[in-house]
Amino acid sequence: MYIWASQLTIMNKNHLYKGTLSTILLKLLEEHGRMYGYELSKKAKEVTQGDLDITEGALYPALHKLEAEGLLTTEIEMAGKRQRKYYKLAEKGEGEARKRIDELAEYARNLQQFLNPQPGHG
Amino acid sequence: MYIWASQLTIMNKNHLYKGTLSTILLKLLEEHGRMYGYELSKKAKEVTQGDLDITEGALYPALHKLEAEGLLTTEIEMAGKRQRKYYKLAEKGEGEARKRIDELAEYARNLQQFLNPQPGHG
DNA sequence: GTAAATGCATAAGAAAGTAATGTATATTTG
DNA sequence: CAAATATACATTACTTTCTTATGCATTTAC
Repeated sequence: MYIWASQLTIMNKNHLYKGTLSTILLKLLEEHGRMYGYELSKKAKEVTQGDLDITEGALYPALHKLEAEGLLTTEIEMAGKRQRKYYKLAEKGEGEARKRIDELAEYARNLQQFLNPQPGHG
Repeated sequence: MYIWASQLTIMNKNHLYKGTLSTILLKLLEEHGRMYGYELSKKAKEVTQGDLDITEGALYPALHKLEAEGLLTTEIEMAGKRQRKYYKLAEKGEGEARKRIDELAEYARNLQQFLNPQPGHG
């Protein structure tokens, strides 16, 4: 028995991104430079056409961990009375960040090849 | 501080496949028909060039869950004195299986596009 | 003025992995 | 032929990483 109707409006495909979330954040920061948490979650949703709706309980711990690992640095700024915590790639962690992004990119290629074989080349 | 040397021979990229494992099993069964657990793990390793090394603690619970969900049916056969538990896609679950595979395929395409933008089209 | 959006964060619990252990048969290798 | 490795199933304790819920505060839209 399935209960779908009440959830239709908030369906996403978060379960597919398990394990790849922090690397997606690294890629977004590499592309856009300096970004704050809320901005990252909105951008992630935008570039995945709504498929990836990062919850706060996933977003902030992931960012904190990347910072603790030395891959990100932070600066807090005030927008009016509201604080924003900006993240950017740490210079000392750029090698590791690039490595993780490359690894995920290769994974994406392999997975696509496995699941979407090109007609006439199989 | 990193400890890599002693682990080099067994490195894999399992962490990337989190959340996609059971759908990869469905795709393998769709492609190859009837397979048993151990065979599935070897085939998965083969098609991913060693990147995906499914542990038994992941493999068997995943298969049991797919069976409980009605997506797979099983038949036990003896190979000599050793038993093999063969899995195949259940007829009643083919729609759901196809849906999950399609969803993962779309995810793979999106992720690849995000991470590997084509030069001259960005 | 009230709801929704913006902005940070943490805590309890669930899901899905890893590593280790257990049991047994078959094959390869020195 | 003895021992190591491979085949074949499974479970358990633990870890990581997510979801859901909660909390606090400011700003914008209706």
